Amino acid sequence: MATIYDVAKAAGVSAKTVSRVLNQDAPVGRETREKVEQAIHALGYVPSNAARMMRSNRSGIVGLITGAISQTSDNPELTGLPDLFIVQGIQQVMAAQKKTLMIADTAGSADNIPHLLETFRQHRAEGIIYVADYHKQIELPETAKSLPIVLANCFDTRATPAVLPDDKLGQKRLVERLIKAGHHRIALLRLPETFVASDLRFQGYCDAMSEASIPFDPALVPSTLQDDDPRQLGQLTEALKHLLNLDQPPTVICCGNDKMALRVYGILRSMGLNIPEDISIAGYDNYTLIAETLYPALTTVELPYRDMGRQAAELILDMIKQADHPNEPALMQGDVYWRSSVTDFFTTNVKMFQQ
Amino acid sequence: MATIYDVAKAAGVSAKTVSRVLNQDAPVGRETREKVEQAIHALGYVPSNAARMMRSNRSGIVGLITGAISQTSDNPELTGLPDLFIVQGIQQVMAAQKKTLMIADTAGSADNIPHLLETFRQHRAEGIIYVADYHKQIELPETAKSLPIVLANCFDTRATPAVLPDDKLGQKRLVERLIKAGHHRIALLRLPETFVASDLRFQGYCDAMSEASIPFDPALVPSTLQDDDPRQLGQLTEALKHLLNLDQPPTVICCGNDKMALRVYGILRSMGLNIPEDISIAGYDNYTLIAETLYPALTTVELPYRDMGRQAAELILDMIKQADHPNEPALMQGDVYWRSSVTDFFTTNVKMFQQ
DNA sequence: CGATGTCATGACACCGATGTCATAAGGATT
DNA sequence: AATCCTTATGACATCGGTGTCATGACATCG
Repeated sequence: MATIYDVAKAAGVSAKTVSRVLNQDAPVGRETREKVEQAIHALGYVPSNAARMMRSNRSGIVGLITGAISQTSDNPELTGLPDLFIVQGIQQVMAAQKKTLMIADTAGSADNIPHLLETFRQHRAEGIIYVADYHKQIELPETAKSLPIVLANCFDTRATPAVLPDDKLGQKRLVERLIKAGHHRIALLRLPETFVASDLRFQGYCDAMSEASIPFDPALVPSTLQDDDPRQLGQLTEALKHLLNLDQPPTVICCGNDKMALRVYGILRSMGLNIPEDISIAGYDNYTLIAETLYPALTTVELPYRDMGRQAAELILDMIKQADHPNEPALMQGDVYWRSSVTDFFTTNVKMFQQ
Repeated sequence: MATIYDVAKAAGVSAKTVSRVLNQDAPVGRETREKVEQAIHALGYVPSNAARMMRSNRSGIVGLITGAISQTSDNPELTGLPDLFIVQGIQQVMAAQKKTLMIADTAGSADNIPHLLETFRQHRAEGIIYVADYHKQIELPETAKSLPIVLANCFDTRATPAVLPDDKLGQKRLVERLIKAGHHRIALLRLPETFVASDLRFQGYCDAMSEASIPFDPALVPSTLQDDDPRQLGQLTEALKHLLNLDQPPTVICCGNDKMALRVYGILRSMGLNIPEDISIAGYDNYTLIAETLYPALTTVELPYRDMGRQAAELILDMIKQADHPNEPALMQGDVYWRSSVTDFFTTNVKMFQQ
């Protein structure tokens, strides 16, 4: 590979002049510049980042870690798809800032993390982002001290800067919207308690209900499911039967996430019920592959993954510039996506006239 | 950040000796080694990859490009999820080989590619892998000439080394398995023709049928769908009605992919049909979030994304070592996942006794 | 006992860029 | 005309490692 000296020789100038043409940090005579540019093109010269880095001591590299980070045995049911969206958001910001993203995966074992950090340090990464596959608490190893670090979709007990989805507000907005659509009997099928989102969303549900002065009815919120996947189907079926057999059954069921909603669709239909005529269904995540493909399409709340990624990227860049960092996690809001799986009692008639 | 000279000074030895301790490429006295190791630890020294790279001229970096690469307007319905699995497979191999993966995304525009390649060259990437979000043909820009390059999940007209899913064989195996389960009237709902997988899977279907001496019945393979998403639901409904109204309706319907199967579930149930009692359904992709969550769980064919990633990684590493490269694309096989959405006429009775 | 080999270590140059300083030419200012 | 500033360029040191070579202390061998 050609070096700056090859270019200098070819153009009949000094290496420093070539450097000036490359960086435009000092005036260069027009003729000279053209000669140099020709030589660069002819030789296919690309400056070596390594050599540059040695002088400037600025790598422009940000490290990104995905995968398992804590010992808590991760739920294998979640194959860690959504974090890709977060990574995309991060990438967007990094590309715009001409930073280079170096991605590493723990390959399922937190034991690999020290080695990954070592690699990042060798490359003189300026900061690190850790991305979790779902909203959870983690424990960073001691090693992750010296570098600026941002957590995306997770948090720890040491107030490391974090970017999180606002699960509480999201669920609250959804329930508010349901109430606005005329629903009062609103059921909530909670996620297993091992998910921090489970409790947050429950709080959001309660907030929305109490602000609308609808008394809380525990019968509408069956006990949380176990995260034992094979058994979930049976538990879900029981929970649904319980809800449907109530004196005042719910008019809408909020599912813990879109995947659960997908299951609920199947169970309800095998019971001969139609959605949304007999009962309305809402999800959470706006996992579009499910939410938009389901028939009827699923009303749900977005998990703002790309926004979270962008936010995390901007945060780490700030921290790299100034060692300043926020104490509170950034909560990102997700919109409610209103689709046909939920009856809107106030607009149904209008729609029927329109059609 | 501490340098090798700081360590040398602290340990009272020369820099070269520290280097020897680090690389174990020459004998070092035991006492000396221990002193050096202590100093390294005390100073938190991590060798600079940049400086190393300058001498060795080997970066250990492999570049990875995802996102749009050709001008052909990409189908926005596919939000590019599955390629993450390919990336994971690549990552696994790279980590095992102590290579570093540098990931860049075209952010939806092929125009960014020259810039990405430039960045990779600056970092002296030793090779490049391009990952597509679904099996397709692409056109690489001229710029991608000088570096070893491997295509994953896509191919071009210039015989660039590629790793592809064996769609033909996968569909063939699925149909063979269906036949083995007693099905003869096997319908195929093809993907839009814009997907190369559409035709390959159709060929696989035909091969399996003809090898089983079942004459091809065009009525069982309705014309392919348009990739116009909003209209797909209507087209699907029509196609299903057509199939169900045949004199000899199919006993099983193979859907173009799991997503289509998800739609078909919804439509069939709104028609009052049960799966698999009234009709069996099979998919393609083994998109587990759908296939395992659907009720009943979906029989489908795996798209071996992780294997493809691993294969692509090994291929590029080979090409980096020796400029040797294969002419034929590597076709990766995916297994048939047999689940309860398909009736097996030969084992149903047995199962009923068992239960 | 001298020749040879191995171990342990250091001095020094070099990889490819860029920062610092020096230099020279030409134009503007006093 | 002498001074000063700007433009345009080059020489050289430097960043942090590693390859090459040299050196001294022992051990081994014929």
